[in-house]
Amino acid sequence: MKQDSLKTKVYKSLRLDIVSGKLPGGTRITETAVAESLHVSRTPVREALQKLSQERLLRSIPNLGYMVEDRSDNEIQDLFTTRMEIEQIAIQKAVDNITVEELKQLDDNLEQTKAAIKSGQDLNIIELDIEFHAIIYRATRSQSLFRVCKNLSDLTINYRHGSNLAPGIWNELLQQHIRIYQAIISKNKEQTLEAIAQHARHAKSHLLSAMKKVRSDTFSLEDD
Amino acid sequence: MKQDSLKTKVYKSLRLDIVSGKLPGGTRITETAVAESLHVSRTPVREALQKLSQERLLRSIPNLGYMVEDRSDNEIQDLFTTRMEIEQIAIQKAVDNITVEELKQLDDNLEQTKAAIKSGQDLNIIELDIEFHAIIYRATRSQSLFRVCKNLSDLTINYRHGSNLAPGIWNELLQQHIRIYQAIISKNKEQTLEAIAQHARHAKSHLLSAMKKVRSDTFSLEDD
DNA sequence: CAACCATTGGTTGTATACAATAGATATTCT
DNA sequence: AGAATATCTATTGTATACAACCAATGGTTG
Repeated sequence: MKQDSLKTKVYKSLRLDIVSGKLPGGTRITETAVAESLHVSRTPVREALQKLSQERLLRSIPNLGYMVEDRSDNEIQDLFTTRMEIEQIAIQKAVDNITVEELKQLDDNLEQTKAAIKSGQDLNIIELDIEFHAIIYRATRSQSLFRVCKNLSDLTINYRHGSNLAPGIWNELLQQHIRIYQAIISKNKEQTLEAIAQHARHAKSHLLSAMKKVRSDTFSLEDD
Repeated sequence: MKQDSLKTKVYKSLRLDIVSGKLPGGTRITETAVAESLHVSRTPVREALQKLSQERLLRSIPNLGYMVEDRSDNEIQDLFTTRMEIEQIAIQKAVDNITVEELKQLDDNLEQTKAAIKSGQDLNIIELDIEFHAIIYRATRSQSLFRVCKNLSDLTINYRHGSNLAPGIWNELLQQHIRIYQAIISKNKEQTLEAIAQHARHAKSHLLSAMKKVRSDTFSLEDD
Protein backbone atom coordinates (compact mmCIF):
# COMPACT_ATOMS: atom_id res chain seq x y z
CA MET A 1 0.00 0.00 0.00
CA LYS A 2 1.31 3.39 -0.96
CA GLN A 3 2.28 5.64 1.86
CA ASP A 4 0.08 8.55 2.80
CA SER A 5 1.32 12.05 2.17
CA LEU A 6 1.97 14.17 5.24
CA LYS A 7 -1.14 16.13 4.47
CA THR A 8 -3.18 12.93 4.59
CA LYS A 9 -1.48 11.79 7.78
CA VAL A 10 -2.22 15.08 9.48
CA TYR A 11 -5.79 14.95 8.22
CA LYS A 12 -6.38 11.45 9.53
CA SER A 13 -4.76 12.18 12.84
CA LEU A 14 -6.79 15.33 13.43
CA ARG A 15 -9.98 13.74 12.25
CA LEU A 16 -9.61 10.89 14.69
CA ASP A 17 -8.85 13.29 17.52
CA ILE A 18 -11.96 15.30 16.78
CA VAL A 19 -14.26 12.40 16.21
CA SER A 20 -12.98 10.47 19.20
CA GLY A 21 -13.60 13.41 21.49
CA LYS A 22 -9.94 14.01 22.31
CA LEU A 23 -10.54 17.49 20.88
CA PRO A 24 -14.03 18.40 22.08
CA GLY A 25 -16.25 20.92 20.33
CA GLY A 26 -15.11 24.46 20.92
CA THR A 27 -11.42 23.58 21.16
CA ARG A 28 -9.24 26.12 19.45
CA ILE A 29 -6.69 24.85 16.95
CA THR A 30 -3.78 26.67 15.38
CA GLU A 31 -1.65 25.65 12.45
CA THR A 32 1.58 26.14 14.34
CA ALA A 33 0.53 24.06 17.32
CA VAL A 34 -0.53 21.14 15.13
CA ALA A 35 2.59 21.42 13.02
CA GLU A 36 4.84 21.29 16.08
CA SER A 37 3.02 18.48 17.78
CA LEU A 38 3.15 16.32 14.64
CA HIS A 39 6.65 17.47 13.68
CA VAL A 40 5.76 18.66 10.21
CA SER A 41 5.72 22.07 8.61
CA ARG A 42 2.66 24.29 8.44
CA THR A 43 2.05 23.58 4.77
CA PRO A 44 0.52 20.10 5.02
CA VAL A 45 -1.26 21.16 8.20
CA ARG A 46 -2.93 24.07 6.43
CA GLU A 47 -4.26 21.77 3.76
CA ALA A 48 -5.54 19.24 6.25
CA LEU A 49 -7.28 21.97 8.21
CA GLN A 50 -8.85 23.31 5.06
CA LYS A 51 -10.21 19.91 4.22
CA LEU A 52 -11.63 19.43 7.70
CA SER A 53 -13.24 22.86 7.46
CA GLN A 54 -14.93 21.93 4.23
CA GLU A 55 -16.25 18.80 5.89
CA ARG A 56 -17.56 21.02 8.68
CA LEU A 57 -15.59 19.34 11.39
CA LEU A 58 -13.70 22.58 11.90
CA ARG A 59 -14.75 26.18 11.59
CA SER A 60 -12.24 28.58 10.11
CA ILE A 61 -12.07 32.12 11.45
CA PRO A 62 -10.05 34.13 8.92
CA ASN A 63 -6.81 35.57 10.27
CA LEU A 64 -7.64 34.13 13.63
CA GLY A 65 -7.59 30.38 13.64
CA TYR A 66 -9.76 27.34 13.74
CA MET A 67 -12.26 25.89 16.16
CA VAL A 68 -13.61 22.38 16.51
CA GLU A 69 -17.26 22.60 15.49
CA ASP A 70 -19.59 22.44 18.42
CA ARG A 71 -22.91 21.28 17.10
CA SER A 72 -26.03 22.20 18.96
CA ASP A 73 -28.69 19.64 19.79
CA ASN A 74 -30.85 21.20 17.10
CA GLU A 75 -28.19 20.74 14.47
CA ILE A 76 -27.73 17.12 15.48
CA GLN A 77 -31.46 16.49 15.25
CA ASP A 78 -31.56 18.19 11.89
CA LEU A 79 -28.69 16.08 10.58
CA PHE A 80 -30.28 12.85 11.72
CA THR A 81 -33.61 13.76 10.22
CA THR A 82 -32.13 14.59 6.85
CA ARG A 83 -29.96 11.53 6.92
CA MET A 84 -32.94 9.31 7.59
CA GLU A 85 -35.08 10.87 4.88
CA ILE A 86 -32.40 10.48 2.26
CA GLU A 87 -31.44 7.04 3.45
CA GLN A 88 -35.01 5.98 2.85
CA ILE A 89 -34.60 6.90 -0.78
CA ALA A 90 -31.34 4.99 -0.83
CA ILE A 91 -32.59 1.80 0.69
CA GLN A 92 -35.42 1.46 -1.79
CA LYS A 93 -32.93 1.66 -4.62
CA ALA A 94 -30.68 -0.75 -2.78
CA VAL A 95 -33.49 -3.28 -2.52
CA ASP A 96 -33.91 -3.13 -6.27
CA ASN A 97 -30.24 -3.37 -7.17
CA ILE A 98 -28.36 -5.19 -4.46
CA THR A 99 -26.31 -8.20 -5.59
CA VAL A 100 -25.87 -11.53 -3.82
CA GLU A 101 -22.26 -10.56 -3.29
CA GLU A 102 -23.35 -7.46 -1.41
CA LEU A 103 -25.88 -9.41 0.60
CA LYS A 104 -23.02 -11.64 1.61
CA GLN A 105 -21.05 -8.57 2.66
CA LEU A 106 -23.93 -7.47 4.86
CA ASP A 107 -24.11 -10.93 6.38
CA ASP A 108 -20.37 -10.94 7.08
CA ASN A 109 -20.68 -7.52 8.60
CA LEU A 110 -23.34 -8.75 10.98
CA GLU A 111 -21.18 -11.69 12.04
CA GLN A 112 -18.17 -9.48 12.64
CA THR A 113 -20.29 -7.05 14.60
CA LYS A 114 -21.53 -9.89 16.78
CA ALA A 115 -17.95 -10.93 17.48
CA ALA A 116 -16.83 -7.36 18.15
CA ILE A 117 -19.62 -6.88 20.64
CA LYS A 118 -18.68 -10.08 22.45
CA SER A 119 -15.07 -8.96 22.80
CA GLY A 120 -16.00 -5.39 23.62
CA GLN A 121 -14.15 -3.75 20.73
CA ASP A 122 -16.09 -0.50 20.67
CA LEU A 123 -14.08 1.19 17.94
CA ASN A 124 -14.50 -1.81 15.68
CA ILE A 125 -18.22 -1.87 16.23
CA ILE A 126 -18.46 1.73 15.13
CA GLU A 127 -16.40 1.08 12.02
CA LEU A 128 -18.60 -1.89 11.18
CA ASP A 129 -21.70 0.21 11.70
CA ILE A 130 -20.42 2.77 9.20
CA GLU A 131 -19.53 0.05 6.73
CA PHE A 132 -22.92 -1.64 7.05
CA HIS A 133 -24.62 1.50 5.87
CA ALA A 134 -21.99 2.17 3.21
CA ILE A 135 -22.71 -1.22 1.66
CA ILE A 136 -26.33 -0.23 1.31
CA TYR A 137 -25.45 3.15 -0.14
CA ARG A 138 -23.22 1.46 -2.68
CA ALA A 139 -26.00 -0.92 -3.66
CA THR A 140 -28.08 2.02 -4.84
CA ARG A 141 -25.91 2.08 -7.99
CA SER A 142 -26.04 5.84 -7.77
CA GLN A 143 -22.74 7.52 -7.22
CA SER A 144 -24.25 10.85 -6.28
CA LEU A 145 -26.66 9.30 -3.81
CA PHE A 146 -23.84 7.26 -2.31
CA ARG A 147 -21.83 10.40 -1.77
CA VAL A 148 -24.66 12.36 -0.20
CA CYS A 149 -25.45 9.52 2.18
CA LYS A 150 -21.84 8.97 3.10
CA ASN A 151 -21.33 12.64 3.90
CA LEU A 152 -24.37 12.71 6.13
CA SER A 153 -23.35 9.47 7.76
CA ASP A 154 -19.90 10.86 8.53
CA LEU A 155 -21.42 13.93 10.13
CA THR A 156 -23.61 11.90 12.44
CA ILE A 157 -20.79 9.72 13.65
CA ASN A 158 -19.08 10.60 16.83
CA TYR A 159 -16.82 8.03 18.32
CA ARG A 160 -16.29 9.91 21.50
CA HIS A 161 -19.58 8.86 22.90
CA GLY A 162 -18.69 5.21 22.88
CA SER A 163 -17.90 5.19 26.54
CA ASN A 164 -20.96 7.22 27.39
CA LEU A 165 -23.56 5.07 25.76
CA ALA A 166 -26.20 3.19 27.62
CA PRO A 167 -25.39 -0.47 28.29
CA GLY A 168 -26.85 -2.94 25.85
CA ILE A 169 -26.89 -0.37 23.10
CA TRP A 170 -24.62 -2.39 20.84
CA ASN A 171 -26.95 -5.34 20.92
CA GLU A 172 -29.81 -3.03 20.10
CA LEU A 173 -27.85 -1.69 17.13
CA LEU A 174 -27.13 -5.22 15.97
CA GLN A 175 -30.78 -6.20 16.20
CA GLN A 176 -31.76 -3.21 14.11
CA HIS A 177 -29.14 -4.00 11.49
CA ILE A 178 -30.42 -7.55 11.34
CA ARG A 179 -33.91 -6.22 10.86
CA ILE A 180 -32.79 -3.99 8.01
CA TYR A 181 -30.91 -6.90 6.47
CA GLN A 182 -33.95 -9.14 6.59
CA ALA A 183 -36.17 -6.45 5.17
CA ILE A 184 -33.79 -6.06 2.24
CA ILE A 185 -33.75 -9.80 1.63
CA SER A 186 -37.50 -9.98 1.66
CA LYS A 187 -37.56 -7.07 -0.82
CA ASN A 188 -40.27 -5.53 1.29
CA LYS A 189 -39.84 -1.78 0.88
CA GLU A 190 -42.37 -0.84 3.53
CA GLN A 191 -40.41 -2.89 6.02
CA THR A 192 -37.08 -1.39 5.02
CA LEU A 193 -38.43 2.12 5.40
CA GLU A 194 -39.71 1.41 8.88
CA ALA A 195 -36.51 -0.37 9.88
CA ILE A 196 -34.38 2.57 8.75
CA ALA A 197 -36.63 5.06 10.48
CA GLN A 198 -36.50 3.19 13.74
CA HIS A 199 -32.74 2.80 13.52
CA ALA A 200 -32.32 6.53 12.97
CA ARG A 201 -34.63 7.43 15.83
CA HIS A 202 -32.67 5.30 18.25
CA ALA A 203 -29.28 6.49 17.06
CA LYS A 204 -30.38 10.08 17.41
CA SER A 205 -31.72 9.78 20.92
CA HIS A 206 -28.71 7.80 22.08
CA LEU A 207 -26.28 10.32 20.65
CA LEU A 208 -28.14 13.22 22.20
CA SER A 209 -28.22 11.69 25.65
CA ALA A 210 -24.58 10.66 25.40
CA MET A 211 -23.68 14.24 24.43
CA LYS A 212 -25.61 15.51 27.40
CA LYS A 213 -23.64 13.25 29.67
CA VAL A 214 -20.34 14.33 28.14
CA ARG A 215 -21.29 17.97 28.63
CA SER A 216 -22.16 17.60 32.29
CA ASP A 217 -18.95 15.64 32.87
CA THR A 218 -16.98 18.42 31.22
CA PHE A 219 -18.62 21.02 33.41
CA SER A 220 -17.78 19.26 36.63
CA LEU A 221 -14.20 18.91 35.49
CA GLU A 222 -13.91 22.65 34.98
CA ASP A 223 -14.24 23.35 38.71
CA ASP A 224 -10.58 23.34 39.57
CA MET B 1 -16.99 44.68 1.71
CA LYS B 2 -13.80 43.03 2.82
CA GLN B 3 -11.44 42.05 0.10
CA ASP B 4 -11.10 38.44 -0.92
CA SER B 5 -7.91 36.60 -0.13
CA LEU B 6 -5.82 35.53 -3.10
CA LYS B 7 -6.91 31.97 -2.50
CA THR B 8 -10.53 33.04 -2.85
CA LYS B 9 -9.82 35.12 -5.92
CA VAL B 10 -8.08 32.21 -7.60
CA TYR B 11 -10.92 29.90 -6.59
CA LYS B 12 -13.59 32.17 -8.02
CA SER B 13 -11.69 32.79 -11.20
CA LEU B 14 -11.08 29.10 -11.86
CA ARG B 15 -14.59 28.12 -10.94
CA LEU B 16 -16.05 30.59 -13.38
CA ASP B 17 -13.72 29.39 -16.12
CA ILE B 18 -14.75 25.79 -15.56
CA VAL B 19 -18.42 26.39 -15.18
CA SER B 20 -18.55 28.76 -18.14
CA GLY B 21 -16.89 26.24 -20.40
CA LYS B 22 -13.73 28.27 -20.95
CA LEU B 23 -11.96 25.24 -19.50
CA PRO B 24 -13.85 22.26 -20.93
CA GLY B 25 -13.93 18.86 -19.28
CA GLY B 26 -10.68 17.00 -19.70
CA THR B 27 -8.50 20.11 -19.69
CA ARG B 28 -5.33 19.61 -17.77
CA ILE B 29 -4.45 22.17 -15.13
CA THR B 30 -1.17 22.67 -13.31
CA GLU B 31 -0.45 24.75 -10.25
CA THR B 32 2.41 26.56 -11.91
CA ALA B 33 0.46 27.52 -15.00
CA VAL B 34 -2.42 28.94 -12.97
CA ALA B 35 -0.04 30.74 -10.64
CA GLU B 36 1.76 32.41 -13.55
CA SER B 37 -1.35 33.34 -15.43
CA LEU B 38 -2.88 34.97 -12.36
CA HIS B 39 0.43 36.42 -11.12
CA VAL B 40 0.32 34.84 -7.70
CA SER B 41 2.42 32.20 -6.02
CA ARG B 42 1.60 28.52 -6.00
CA THR B 43 0.44 28.56 -2.40
CA PRO B 44 -3.00 30.15 -2.84
CA VAL B 45 -3.40 28.28 -6.12
CA ARG B 46 -2.86 24.94 -4.38
CA GLU B 47 -5.55 25.71 -1.87
CA ALA B 48 -8.01 26.83 -4.51
CA LEU B 49 -7.36 23.68 -6.52
CA GLN B 50 -7.86 21.52 -3.45
CA LYS B 51 -11.21 23.17 -2.81
CA LEU B 52 -12.32 22.68 -6.38
CA SER B 53 -11.27 19.04 -6.18
CA GLN B 54 -13.38 18.51 -3.09
CA GLU B 55 -16.31 20.02 -4.93
CA ARG B 56 -15.64 17.56 -7.74
CA LEU B 57 -15.08 20.20 -10.35
CA LEU B 58 -11.49 19.07 -10.66
CA ARG B 59 -9.92 15.68 -10.33
CA SER B 60 -6.55 15.48 -8.62
CA ILE B 61 -4.01 12.98 -9.88
CA PRO B 62 -1.32 12.73 -7.20
CA ASN B 63 2.13 13.85 -8.29
CA LEU B 64 0.76 14.47 -11.74
CA GLY B 65 -1.67 17.33 -11.79
CA TYR B 66 -5.29 18.18 -12.10
CA MET B 67 -7.95 17.67 -14.73
CA VAL B 68 -11.25 19.41 -15.24
CA GLU B 69 -13.87 16.77 -14.47
CA ASP B 70 -15.47 15.40 -17.58
CA ARG B 71 -18.77 13.95 -16.52
CA SER B 72 -20.27 11.22 -18.59
CA ASP B 73 -23.90 11.30 -19.67
CA ASN B 74 -24.61 8.63 -17.10
CA GLU B 75 -23.15 10.68 -14.30
CA ILE B 76 -25.18 13.69 -15.38
CA GLN B 77 -28.34 11.61 -15.42
CA ASP B 78 -27.51 10.21 -12.03
CA LEU B 79 -26.92 13.67 -10.59
CA PHE B 80 -30.20 15.00 -11.91
CA THR B 81 -32.11 12.02 -10.62
CA THR B 82 -30.68 12.34 -7.13
CA ARG B 83 -31.18 16.07 -7.13
CA MET B 84 -34.82 15.66 -8.06
CA GLU B 85 -35.50 13.00 -5.46
CA ILE B 86 -33.98 15.05 -2.68
CA GLU B 87 -35.55 18.25 -3.91
CA GLN B 88 -38.90 16.56 -3.56
CA ILE B 89 -38.23 16.08 0.12
CA ALA B 90 -37.14 19.70 0.31
CA ILE B 91 -40.14 21.22 -1.37
CA GLN B 92 -42.59 19.46 0.91
CA LYS B 93 -40.84 20.97 3.91
CA ALA B 94 -40.71 24.29 2.15
CA VAL B 95 -44.47 24.23 1.63
CA ASP B 96 -44.93 23.74 5.36
CA ASN B 97 -42.48 26.39 6.49
CA ILE B 98 -42.17 29.08 3.86
CA THR B 99 -42.81 32.64 5.04
CA VAL B 100 -44.65 35.41 3.22
CA GLU B 101 -41.33 37.19 2.95
CA GLU B 102 -39.88 34.23 1.10
CA LEU B 103 -42.91 33.96 -1.14
CA LYS B 104 -42.29 37.59 -2.02
CA GLN B 105 -38.68 36.72 -2.87
CA LEU B 106 -39.88 34.00 -5.21
CA ASP B 107 -42.27 36.43 -6.83
CA ASP B 108 -39.52 39.03 -7.28
CA ASN B 109 -37.30 36.35 -8.72
CA LEU B 110 -39.92 35.48 -11.32
CA GLU B 111 -40.28 39.14 -12.30
CA GLN B 112 -36.55 39.60 -12.66
CA THR B 113 -36.29 36.43 -14.68
CA LYS B 114 -39.00 37.71 -17.00
CA ALA B 115 -37.04 40.94 -17.50
CA ALA B 116 -33.75 39.12 -18.01
CA ILE B 117 -35.30 36.91 -20.66
CA LYS B 118 -36.67 39.94 -22.46
CA SER B 119 -33.27 41.61 -22.57
CA GLY B 120 -31.45 38.37 -23.36
CA GLN B 121 -29.20 38.37 -20.29
CA ASP B 122 -28.40 34.67 -20.28
CA LEU B 123 -25.96 34.73 -17.37
CA ASN B 124 -28.45 36.59 -15.23
CA ILE B 125 -31.15 34.09 -16.04
CA ILE B 126 -28.94 31.26 -14.83
CA GLU B 127 -28.10 33.09 -11.61
CA LEU B 128 -31.77 33.73 -11.01
CA ASP B 129 -32.56 30.08 -11.66
CA ILE B 130 -30.04 29.03 -9.03
CA GLU B 131 -31.41 31.56 -6.57
CA PHE B 132 -35.01 30.49 -7.17
CA HIS B 133 -34.20 26.99 -6.00
CA ALA B 134 -31.99 28.24 -3.17
CA ILE B 135 -34.94 30.20 -1.76
CA ILE B 136 -36.92 26.99 -1.63
CA TYR B 137 -34.06 25.08 -0.03
CA ARG B 138 -33.77 27.77 2.61
CA ALA B 139 -37.48 27.59 3.34
CA THR B 140 -37.09 23.98 4.47
CA ARG B 141 -35.67 25.35 7.76
CA SER B 142 -33.18 22.50 7.61
CA GLN B 143 -29.58 23.54 7.34
CA SER B 144 -28.36 20.09 6.39
CA LEU B 145 -31.01 19.64 3.73
CA PHE B 146 -30.24 23.10 2.38
CA ARG B 147 -26.60 22.20 2.06
CA VAL B 148 -27.22 18.87 0.34
CA CYS B 149 -29.58 20.48 -2.16
CA LYS B 150 -27.25 23.37 -2.84
CA ASN B 151 -24.34 21.05 -3.50
CA LEU B 152 -26.36 18.98 -5.93
CA SER B 153 -27.69 22.09 -7.60
CA ASP B 154 -24.18 23.44 -8.09
CA LEU B 155 -23.10 20.19 -9.69
CA THR B 156 -25.92 20.27 -12.22
CA ILE B 157 -25.22 23.83 -13.29
CA ASN B 158 -23.15 24.43 -16.31
CA TYR B 159 -23.16 27.90 -17.72
CA ARG B 160 -21.30 26.98 -20.82
CA HIS B 161 -24.32 25.50 -22.42
CA GLY B 162 -26.21 28.75 -22.40
CA SER B 163 -25.43 29.44 -26.00
CA ASN B 164 -26.21 25.90 -27.02
CA LEU B 165 -29.70 25.63 -25.68
CA ALA B 166 -32.77 25.27 -27.80
CA PRO B 167 -34.62 28.51 -28.49
CA GLY B 168 -37.55 29.25 -26.22
CA ILE B 169 -36.01 27.27 -23.42
CA TRP B 170 -35.86 30.24 -21.08
CA ASN B 171 -39.57 30.79 -21.37
CA GLU B 172 -40.13 27.14 -20.68
CA LEU B 173 -38.00 27.43 -17.55
CA LEU B 174 -39.93 30.47 -16.45
CA GLN B 175 -43.26 28.70 -16.93
CA GLN B 176 -42.07 25.79 -14.82
CA HIS B 177 -40.87 28.07 -12.06
CA ILE B 178 -44.24 29.80 -12.10
CA ARG B 179 -45.90 26.45 -11.80
CA ILE B 180 -43.74 25.50 -8.84
CA TYR B 181 -44.46 28.86 -7.25
CA GLN B 182 -48.20 28.44 -7.64
CA ALA B 183 -48.08 24.92 -6.29
CA ILE B 184 -46.28 26.18 -3.20
CA ILE B 185 -48.82 28.94 -2.68
CA SER B 186 -51.69 26.51 -2.99
CA LYS B 187 -49.92 24.29 -0.45
CA ASN B 188 -50.71 21.35 -2.67
CA LYS B 189 -47.88 18.90 -2.11
CA GLU B 190 -48.90 16.55 -4.90
CA GLN B 191 -48.71 19.45 -7.32
CA THR B 192 -45.31 20.60 -6.07
CA LEU B 193 -43.87 17.11 -6.45
CA GLU B 194 -45.05 16.86 -10.01
CA ALA B 195 -43.88 20.37 -10.85
CA ILE B 196 -40.40 19.64 -9.51
CA ALA B 197 -40.23 16.32 -11.32
CA GLN B 198 -41.20 17.85 -14.62
CA HIS B 199 -38.74 20.70 -14.15
CA ALA B 200 -35.92 18.25 -13.47
CA ARG B 201 -36.80 16.09 -16.48
CA HIS B 202 -36.67 19.06 -18.80
CA ALA B 203 -33.47 20.47 -17.36
CA LYS B 204 -31.80 17.09 -17.69
CA SER B 205 -32.75 16.49 -21.29
CA HIS B 206 -31.83 20.02 -22.31
CA LEU B 207 -28.44 19.80 -20.65
CA LEU B 208 -27.72 16.43 -22.23
CA SER B 209 -28.59 17.60 -25.72
CA ALA B 210 -26.63 20.82 -25.25
CA MET B 211 -23.62 18.79 -24.16
CA LYS B 212 -23.98 16.62 -27.21
CA LYS B 213 -23.92 19.70 -29.39
CA VAL B 214 -20.85 21.09 -27.61
CA ARG B 215 -19.06 17.81 -28.09
CA SER B 216 -19.69 17.60 -31.79
CA ASP B 217 -18.65 21.25 -32.18
CA THR B 218 -15.44 20.50 -30.34
CA PHE B 219 -14.69 17.58 -32.59
CA SER B 220 -15.04 19.61 -35.77
CA LEU B 221 -12.77 22.27 -34.29
CA GLU B 222 -10.05 19.74 -33.67
CA ASP B 223 -9.47 19.27 -37.43
CA ASP B 224 -6.81 21.91 -37.87
C1' DC C 1 14.41 -5.87 -33.04
C1' DA C 2 12.56 -5.99 -28.58
C1' DA C 3 12.97 -5.48 -23.76
C1' DC C 4 14.96 -3.34 -20.08
C1' DC C 5 17.17 0.33 -17.69
C1' DA C 6 18.94 5.01 -16.83
C1' DT C 7 18.11 9.79 -17.41
C1' DT C 8 15.53 13.77 -17.78
C1' DG C 9 11.70 17.00 -17.56
C1' DG C 10 7.80 18.32 -15.44
C1' DT C 11 4.77 18.18 -11.55
C1' DT C 12 3.27 18.00 -6.94
C1' DG C 13 4.91 17.66 -1.94
C1' DT C 14 7.17 20.01 1.89
C1' DA C 15 9.77 23.40 4.54
C1' DT C 16 10.68 27.93 5.69
C1' DA C 17 10.94 32.94 5.66
C1' DC C 18 8.51 37.00 5.50
C1' DA C 19 4.11 40.00 5.16
C1' DA C 20 -0.37 41.34 6.71
C1' DT C 21 -3.93 41.33 9.86
C1' DA C 22 -6.51 41.70 14.04
C1' DG C 23 -7.12 41.32 18.80
C1' DA C 24 -4.98 42.32 23.32
C1' DT C 25 -2.43 45.21 26.06
C1' DA C 26 -0.12 49.01 27.55
C1' DT C 27 0.33 54.03 27.35
C1' DT C 28 -0.64 58.61 27.02
C1' DC C 29 -3.43 62.60 27.06
C1' DT C 30 -7.28 65.09 28.83
C1' DA D 1 -10.11 57.98 36.02
C1' DG D 2 -11.42 57.17 31.45
C1' DA D 3 -11.04 57.10 26.70
C1' DA D 4 -8.43 57.25 22.68
C1' DT D 5 -4.33 55.66 20.61
C1' DA D 6 -0.15 53.33 19.85
C1' DT D 7 2.39 49.07 20.37
C1' DC D 8 2.84 44.28 20.75
C1' DT D 9 1.85 39.51 19.99
C1' DA D 10 -0.23 35.65 18.02
C1' DT D 11 -2.10 34.00 13.98
C1' DT D 12 -3.07 33.33 9.26
C1' DG D 13 -1.74 34.73 4.38
C1' DT D 14 1.76 34.53 0.72
C1' DA D 15 6.10 33.75 -1.71
C1' DT D 16 9.85 30.94 -2.74
C1' DA D 17 13.33 27.33 -2.63
C1' DC D 18 14.17 22.69 -2.57
C1' DA D 19 12.90 17.59 -2.35
C1' DA D 20 10.46 13.63 -4.03
C1' DC D 21 8.04 11.43 -7.30
C1' DC D 22 6.45 9.70 -11.72
C1' DA D 23 5.95 9.26 -16.53
C1' DA D 24 7.96 9.44 -20.76
C1' DT D 25 11.91 9.17 -23.55
C1' DG D 26 15.98 7.60 -25.43
C1' DG D 27 19.79 4.70 -25.24
C1' DT D 28 21.78 0.21 -24.35
C1' DT D 29 22.00 -4.58 -24.28
C1' DG D 30 20.54 -9.30 -25.12
